[in-house]
Amino acid sequence: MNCEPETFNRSALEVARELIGAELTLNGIGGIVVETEAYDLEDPASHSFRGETPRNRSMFGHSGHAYVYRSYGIHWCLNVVCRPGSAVLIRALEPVWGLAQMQERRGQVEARLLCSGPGRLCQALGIGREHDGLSLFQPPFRLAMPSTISEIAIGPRIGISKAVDMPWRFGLVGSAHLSRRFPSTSTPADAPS
DNA sequence: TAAAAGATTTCCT
DNA sequence: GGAAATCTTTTAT
Repeated sequence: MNCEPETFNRSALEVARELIGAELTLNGIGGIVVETEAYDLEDPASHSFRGETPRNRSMFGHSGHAYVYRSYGIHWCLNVVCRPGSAVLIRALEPVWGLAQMQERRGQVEARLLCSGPGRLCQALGIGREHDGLSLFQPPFRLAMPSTISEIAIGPRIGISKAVDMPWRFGLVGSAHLSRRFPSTSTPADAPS
């Protein structure tokens, strides 16, 4: 079944939240999306903020397609394109399919560290420049939206230097595969200072 | 043509 | 907790 990619032609904030719990695979290898971040056209932290460039052209392309970029000259990061100039960064997966292949690529066995980070999950799934611009709803990719509602954690995004306070990071509550813990929101009595 | 920044991960102290 | 590794893209001169 194909979820219509038109579903993604909306604000990255909405899509980022709805992607928690979705199934994502590349050549049959992948798992459940447990952590995302939204990047908007009018967002100083977004690659698209200063307009279209050769690198970010995919962010202005078809919704439901991939925007893959090189991070710190070392890693690859995968985004799902929403409406033009906005995208959702996939930050972590719960590994489900192709565990052995992931372990081989990552060179380690701890399941918790296979896909818990944007660079890690791209290495585990074998994502690279050749996947930039491809549809996530057609082979070798597969993306299926969640069938049940999950409890969502919300917090500020990670690793950015602009708009650092915007709560545009979403995660699956209780997941052991998050790249980092979310700040505790409703525990006023635990302030150590 | 040169310089700086960057949506990270890993290893060391 | 802190810093190195590593290189592409973008911006400034």
